[in-house]
Amino acid sequence: MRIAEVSERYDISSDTLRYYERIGLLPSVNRNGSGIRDYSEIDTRRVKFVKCMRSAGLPIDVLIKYMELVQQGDKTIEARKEILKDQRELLAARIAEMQATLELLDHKIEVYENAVLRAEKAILEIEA
Amino acid sequence: MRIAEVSERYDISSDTLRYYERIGLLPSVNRNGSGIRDYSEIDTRRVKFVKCMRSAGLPIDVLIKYMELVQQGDKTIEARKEILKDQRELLAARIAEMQATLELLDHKIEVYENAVLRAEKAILEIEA
DNA sequence: CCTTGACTTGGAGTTAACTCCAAGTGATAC
DNA sequence: GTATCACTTGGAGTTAACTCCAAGTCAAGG
Repeated sequence: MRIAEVSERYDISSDTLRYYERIGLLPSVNRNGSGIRDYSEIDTRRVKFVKCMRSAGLPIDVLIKYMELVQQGDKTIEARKEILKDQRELLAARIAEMQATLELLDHKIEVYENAVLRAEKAILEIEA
Repeated sequence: MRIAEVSERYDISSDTLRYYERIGLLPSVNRNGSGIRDYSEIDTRRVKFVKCMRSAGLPIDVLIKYMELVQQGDKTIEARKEILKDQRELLAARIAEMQATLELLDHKIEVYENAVLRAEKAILEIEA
């Protein structure tokens, strides 16, 4: 699969895909005879994983480290697990923080709704 | 209250507090005779609000717009409500995305746990 | 054969959000 | 009274993560 199709399928620009490969976040993709990238199914699974992690806010340097360990095979399983556990906890904390902000927003929106309603009621009473 | 105390209380650097004031995210804080900022209780409530919204990832430009509307009084209530509703939806979407990633991480961690357990079991069997 | 269009590279530029710095001021400690 | 310290300003520098660009290659269509 060519870069344009991967880009469209996972909604990541070609520039970003090449950038990820350059910095080692995605391992080198195989090329065809003319040097053009040909993404394998495994490559696309990696793209999907990286996209998912990046969308959740995991930092690139941590993900590079993780992908390096993946390349090194089974002896790095413990280290990889620790990275994922650390990031899992950080992510859970961020979600909790955002959830609290969501509730605050809901509360403020409700206060505004009531303010609008009171204002409308006041206008009706004047008109009546 | 001086900037250092606000900084410590809300865990925002003095530089950031001054930066927020410069770009209009926080309204000008009153100064004492020697030009030093003296944060009022209202000021600190605003700091707390901005800190909360920023931590949840709301962009600065949107928050500046919101704070400008707050300064303009009651006639902007409807507009402010719309901003908060928009941001609420964006935030809810991001939380959902992150929640899905959290679950994926949990799944991967579990897979790694099992891999480690299998490896340990294999070693025990060799030793036995 | 020539044009078109997707691809390639290395490197430069951009964006958001800070973060730091130099030079200066005023109040307090010794 | 002078050293120290937190504060002030305007502006420059940094960081993370892209994003864009110029110049070139290659395959397919007319």
